[in-house]
Amino acid sequence: MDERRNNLLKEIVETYIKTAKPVGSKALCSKFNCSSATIRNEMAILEDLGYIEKNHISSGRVPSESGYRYYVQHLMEAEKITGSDMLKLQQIFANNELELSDAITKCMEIISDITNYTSIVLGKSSADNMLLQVNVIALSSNQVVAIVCTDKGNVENKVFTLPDTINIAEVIKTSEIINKMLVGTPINEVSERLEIDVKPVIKRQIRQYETVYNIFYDAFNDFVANNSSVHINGRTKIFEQPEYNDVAELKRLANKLEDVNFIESVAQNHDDENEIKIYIGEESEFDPNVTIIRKKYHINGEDGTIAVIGPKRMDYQRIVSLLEYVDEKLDSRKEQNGK
Amino acid sequence: MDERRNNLLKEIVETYIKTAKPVGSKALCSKFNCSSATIRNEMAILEDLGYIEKNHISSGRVPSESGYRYYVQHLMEAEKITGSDMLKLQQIFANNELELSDAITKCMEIISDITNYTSIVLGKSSADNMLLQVNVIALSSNQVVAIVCTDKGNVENKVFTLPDTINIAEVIKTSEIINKMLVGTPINEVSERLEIDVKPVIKRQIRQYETVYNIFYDAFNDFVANNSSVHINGRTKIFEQPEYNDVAELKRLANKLEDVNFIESVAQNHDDENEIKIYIGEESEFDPNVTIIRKKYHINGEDGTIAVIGPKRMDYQRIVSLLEYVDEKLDSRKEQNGK
DNA sequence: CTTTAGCACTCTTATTTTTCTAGTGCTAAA
DNA sequence: TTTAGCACTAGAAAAATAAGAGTGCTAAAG
Repeated sequence: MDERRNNLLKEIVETYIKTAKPVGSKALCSKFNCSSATIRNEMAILEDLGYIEKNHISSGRVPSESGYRYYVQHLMEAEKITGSDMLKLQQIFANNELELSDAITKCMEIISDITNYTSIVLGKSSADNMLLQVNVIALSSNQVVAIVCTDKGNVENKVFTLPDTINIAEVIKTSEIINKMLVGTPINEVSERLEIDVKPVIKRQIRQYETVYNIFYDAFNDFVANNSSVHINGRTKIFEQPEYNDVAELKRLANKLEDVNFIESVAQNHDDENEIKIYIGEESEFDPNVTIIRKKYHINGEDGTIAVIGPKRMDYQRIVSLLEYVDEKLDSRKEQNGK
Repeated sequence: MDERRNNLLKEIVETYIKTAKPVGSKALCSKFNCSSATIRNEMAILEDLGYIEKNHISSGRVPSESGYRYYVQHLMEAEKITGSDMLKLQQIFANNELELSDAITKCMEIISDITNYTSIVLGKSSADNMLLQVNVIALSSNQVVAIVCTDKGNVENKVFTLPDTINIAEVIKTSEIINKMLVGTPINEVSERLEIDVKPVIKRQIRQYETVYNIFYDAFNDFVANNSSVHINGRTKIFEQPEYNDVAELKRLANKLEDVNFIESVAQNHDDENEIKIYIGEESEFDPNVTIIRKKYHINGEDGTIAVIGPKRMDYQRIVSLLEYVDEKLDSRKEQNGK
């Protein structure tokens, strides 16, 4: 890959990103001061190398997945974000008034807004949280709300209707026992410990211990099941991209974007990498026709992920620099906050 | 409207609901034992009355909005739900193990599933809730989580990072003051009372009272802003309806279905009616091409709404009977629970 | 007065045909 | 190695054609 060939591929990718139309040889002559025939010769080579493809025998060229791959790894230039993009994000951090977690959410909303892609904030997963406190508050003679709080500040609550045979005082007493015995237990082991350690204890002290036990068992299970914060912004923004001008494609993607669990599992960081990662097409494991760009963030001792889902033909440079900017800002805020 | 004409309209509406294709005169001859010409004569009258319309001069007939209206008010027969639909819903109530609120959610998920419409559960709005308790739990030396709980069991929490100048003890003390002074205050008046009543008090007792005040002010504001439980099930189910075989239409609806606040405001019951209400097309105030059917429910002293969004050509009979069934089941469970 | 057979007419949809164009690959000369 | 030239291709858009479903109207029959 000599320099001209690199430049040619770069030009093809970037033109296609801008126009969404296959790129022909004539359009590139002027940029390279040569004839279309020369470009065609080079293109034929790029095609042999697998970096670009044709839709049909006489069409212009479109980057292939490995073309995009090569582009983001070797050709794309790092760039600071531009004026108007920066301005919008700056405002969020302007007077330090938002909690960091809120600032992140806001940033990703804006990124989705200005780019017409879908953005994701995968908040603090509670997987490695520990139980900090469980509170029971009486609402009425036969209703209580159980509130579970972990050491990282994840909170879930659940309302229970008590049968007549159960006394609220007994429920509260049980919560105190749990607080004494299980504080510091990893949250996903709590159910187990509840059964093994706590159940025998309350059996001796509480009349209808089975029912009371079930309340807390349910509350903790609900916690584990529900406590994941996924924010998906601009789910329909991505539909404005010209590749989705097709009913079947649209429905397919809409369905996938509805499945929060699927999105969560895909966007989740499974490795320890801290840089921005780009998953193109098949690599995304979400859908062969999208690219996912994501970055881990780290606040208040917990990991999270921010990510953008767009077409494979997405503006890689812009997204990368936007995510980098957000990350920088978070870092500088963390330092200000002392910690 | 003599009987035959009524029956004809009923037949047209129901056929169109089933097939999604304009209904022609020939198709109806056999049902009415007469010639297509006779049907055409009657159809012309129904069209004059505004109950059916043609897409173009030589097309079959399609019910108009007032046709559907007339159908649901005068022609639709009340019907119990059928075997397989019933079976699926019955399982939810089978062994009384779910809290009522969870049972409702589950029911609406299933209804969306079996009907291919979108369903909504508008949970307990906290509008008329009163403050029951605010808890502050320390997470670390400079982080707390504030948990707000109302008398109806609505709970929200927010994590705050404290500046070095603030002592957690002061935050907790403030929460105690708030609990003493504001318990029983309607939740949307709490911010105001906090400013007028509480601020002067903590001003005397807390050093950096402004910052501490802001924490609680934010927490309560967040509560009012975030605390509404809207469950939307099968957002993309409705896309399977043949009316959405069109990119523009699909995008339009997808966008509307993303706007949770809009859906909430539309589905909300603004009147005291307790029966099932049907809003056809324009009446829905959501989108001219959908029908919304909704029913108020009432558990644990709070109102909620369940609703189904489908095309105007939706299976009115089936949805009405499904919602009625859910309502019945809820009623019978409430009785069992004593209250 | 109501029903119906018959027929001309209308509009939609699908299919085929035609035309246009952007783009290619290849050859041969510069 | 580059380029001009040319034959060729696939698609997209426009135009033409054909088929079908359905209507309204008229006039006769019940």
